[in-house]
Amino acid sequence: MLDIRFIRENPEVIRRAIRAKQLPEALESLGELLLADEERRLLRQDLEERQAVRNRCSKEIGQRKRRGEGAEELIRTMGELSAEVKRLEERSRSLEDAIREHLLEIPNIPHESVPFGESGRDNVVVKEWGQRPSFVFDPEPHWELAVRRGWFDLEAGVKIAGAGFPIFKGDGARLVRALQNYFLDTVGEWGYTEVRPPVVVNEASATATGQLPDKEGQMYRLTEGLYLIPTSEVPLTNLHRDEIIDEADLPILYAAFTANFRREAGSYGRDVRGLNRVHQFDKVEIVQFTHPDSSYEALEEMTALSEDLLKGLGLSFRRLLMCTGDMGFTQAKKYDLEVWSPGQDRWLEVSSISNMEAFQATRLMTRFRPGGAQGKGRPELVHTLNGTALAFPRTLAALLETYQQVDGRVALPEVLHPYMGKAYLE
RNA sequence: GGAGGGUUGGCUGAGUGGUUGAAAGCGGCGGUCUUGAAAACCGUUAUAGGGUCUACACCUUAUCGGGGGUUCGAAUCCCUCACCCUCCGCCA
Repeated sequence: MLDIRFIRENPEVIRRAIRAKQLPEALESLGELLLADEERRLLRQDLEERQAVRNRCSKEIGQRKRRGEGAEELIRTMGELSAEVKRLEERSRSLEDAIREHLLEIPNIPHESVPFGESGRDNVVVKEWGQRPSFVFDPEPHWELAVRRGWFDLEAGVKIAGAGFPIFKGDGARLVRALQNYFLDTVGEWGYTEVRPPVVVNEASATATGQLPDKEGQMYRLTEGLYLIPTSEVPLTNLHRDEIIDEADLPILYAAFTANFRREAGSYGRDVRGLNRVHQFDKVEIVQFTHPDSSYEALEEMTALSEDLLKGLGLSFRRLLMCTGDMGFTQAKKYDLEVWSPGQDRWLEVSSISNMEAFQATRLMTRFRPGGAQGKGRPELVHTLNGTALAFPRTLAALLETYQQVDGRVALPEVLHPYMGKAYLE
């Protein structure tokens, strides 16, 4: 959500952002928003004048009564005024509802460094790291080599829950645990506080981070009105909802390992083969609350952290700068990291790191007080960022495919040896 | 799941339907005193919106868990939701 005052004063900036993000429906929302806002501002002035009169007269009535004087005729005129006040209040309330609703439909503004583009084809490859592995044999895709060895079982998952709920077993399950420890230990060294949040959230939390109303169809909804989290960004970012943070405590860094749930309705084909796209998956997520002046440095640092994890695993990857049309609704700037999958001969997205600037903080009401510990200044909104340290299933897929050997074994990168207690999966 | 009790400013905690945005204490800030500090004393100390003004500042509205209602007037009465506490039941 953007600040209504900014929108009011810069409607052209918003129109440009809406076009850049390929969201033409939002233009209509903007028009209605500006109309409702204007009407409300005029109405408030009228309303507040009447409220002032009412307050003054009510006090007068109180004083007269205390003196034992009558006030019948004043009470009678006040009845009419009060009815009018009530009518204006109702109108004001319905305008505020409309404003809030339309405000949620206005996307974030892309940062000036983001390239204009219509779709994923316009994303820019910023860097590529590592040698793609070469093989003396035909590398297998992960769903063949791992299923054969029982490291994961897709059919049992279908029986128990449905398609898209993979089951990891034996060394497959141990590998998940090893990755979890490797990721969490590493982000801990980078200064992130480890958090174990709930995997369900309420409507207010999902709205504050922008999952609602934009991505309602992506989430599983439980009875009781709770949602299964599509990412632990939601609970982590909501940790400081409705709070004023000491400036000295910024930046705040959180990391969490959780399961994540996505309905992924409408997906098909090679995208959903094996572990490529599933309904439940693990990942380690990192989140930062920063001072507005340093959020873009934080974006680079977070991206460097995710890349560091991939470098540690020795996987070939590339970094994409997402264009305006391929970015999400809430983001000002976003990088994706894609890892090379030799068994499928394609890139797989394993990480996505974004700066929301104040877009989430506006809904969250997460602010800091500038001017040091005693803090005299008015509270200002923080910037929020989040990123996938790494998503497990695709990382695992690329790992198995990259390190498969001619003898059928799978080598393990050195960083995992202490966690697995061995150098090869047999 | 059942019964009862709560939610007031940064914190603790008063509050009779009528100058209550809200007592008092603590804390914070400024000052007096002191070589300095403590203590004592004096003063000051919520947030958001709108308006006037070069500015200092002033005016005004809203806010006592959230929302709605009753009333000329609500922290106070009613309804509803959320959360917290106590007891009972159930439970890894």
